[in-house]
Amino acid sequence: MVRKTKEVAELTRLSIIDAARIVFLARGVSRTTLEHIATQAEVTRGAVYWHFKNKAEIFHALRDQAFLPLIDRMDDMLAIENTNDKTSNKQEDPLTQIENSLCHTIVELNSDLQMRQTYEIMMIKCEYVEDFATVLQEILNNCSSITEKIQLAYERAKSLNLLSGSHSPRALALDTHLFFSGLLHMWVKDVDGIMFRFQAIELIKSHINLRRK
Amino acid sequence: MVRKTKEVAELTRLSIIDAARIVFLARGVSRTTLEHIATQAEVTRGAVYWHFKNKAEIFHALRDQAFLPLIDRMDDMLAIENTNDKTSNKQEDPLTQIENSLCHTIVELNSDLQMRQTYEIMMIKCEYVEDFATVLQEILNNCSSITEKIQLAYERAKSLNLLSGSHSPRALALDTHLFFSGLLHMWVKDVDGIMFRFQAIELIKSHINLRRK
DNA sequence: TTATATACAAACATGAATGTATGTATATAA
DNA sequence: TTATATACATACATTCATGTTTGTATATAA
Repeated sequence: MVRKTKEVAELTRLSIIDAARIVFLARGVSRTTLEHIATQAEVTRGAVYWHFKNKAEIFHALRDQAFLPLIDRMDDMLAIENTNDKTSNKQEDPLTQIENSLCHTIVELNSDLQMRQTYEIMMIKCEYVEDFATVLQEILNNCSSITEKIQLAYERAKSLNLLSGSHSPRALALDTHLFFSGLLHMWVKDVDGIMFRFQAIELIKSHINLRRK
Repeated sequence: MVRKTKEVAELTRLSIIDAARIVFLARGVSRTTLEHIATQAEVTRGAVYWHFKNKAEIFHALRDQAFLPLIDRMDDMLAIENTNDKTSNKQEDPLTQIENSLCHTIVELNSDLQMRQTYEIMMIKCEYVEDFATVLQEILNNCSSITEKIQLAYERAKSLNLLSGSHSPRALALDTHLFFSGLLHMWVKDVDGIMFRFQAIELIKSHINLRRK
């Protein structure tokens, strides 16, 4: 056995996560064994156990890799665009800002196969029990954080008199959040792309247009 | 061993499904063994294998028991209320009809613990691979069927000049469907009920009110 | 230059889980 | 009344997944 240099070892670690994504997607998280992952990564279970304590740890690593960046960026996007920072180069109206942040996520998913696969795993190839249950709570926390950001944007829109009707920013934000949550789920489940994947952007614009004066 | 009469045998069959729901919910579908189910039902695996081919068959039975009636009733509700049948005792406006059919589902979920649990299993305690993958497609089919019914209602609303703005019934229906899909997911995941469960009805009304003239 | 920690592979031990085969008491049909 | 199918329980065989232990070659630090 050839001992690897640190950099090479890190590469095997990443390739194990990569392999996990592929097998999780094909077989579901519960049904994939560490042997499956090892084989896919072209190592032995020894390597897997060296880098990770167990399957749950690989799962969390996979999630952190693809899930968090997207949420963070969405979060940032809404946060930045809600400031009154005049140095920000794009000062679009708040409704367009919400629209862009949602569209941005869809575009990312469209362009990034791995992220798409990870989403699919998290949504329909994983059972949220025991070691995995905590992830759910984290997701919920992210959701309410994002909803609050959206609400702030709607409040700005309201004060700018951009909204049709007299709906509360809170209700609008919850509605948008639920819409987007549903969209992501359908986007993922609709693998053929027939029903939602190809018109997601349209749906977002139409959703926002409902609120415009 | 005492051989049971047909009626008693049917009761054990039902108690096995019941037991499956409880263990599926607690341990996730993949992690529950037929032994778990048998123990919970106070029978042996022999009884389980007598009534069901394998775990997937129990899963499907569970789904059929709680999932289909709800979808069917929702489907019926929208279908009936879209007819111009003057004998129908309640002839509310189409928007209220959509609202009611959504609210109805929520009310059902609130009052029926078992259905709620089954939904939770289907949404976050099950991996849609192999034997279970077909269920996803069925769900998608139901979804597009319901979306079409909603679209018909929106078309009626449009012709009755009840809609604010000039949005297409198709877009409105998709938006409503995604909203409701997201709501159901959040409703299930939000076990504490803090974020969504207690205000689901409000959210539905607010969603529909967005469309009213 | 040597000792040690690293990055694995390979072997081992254990515990499940599954499916099937067999046994059996009894409801039921003939 | 008897034969048979039913509704299970029990026992068995096999496969599989996990975690741990041991071995080992080598990067790296001292």
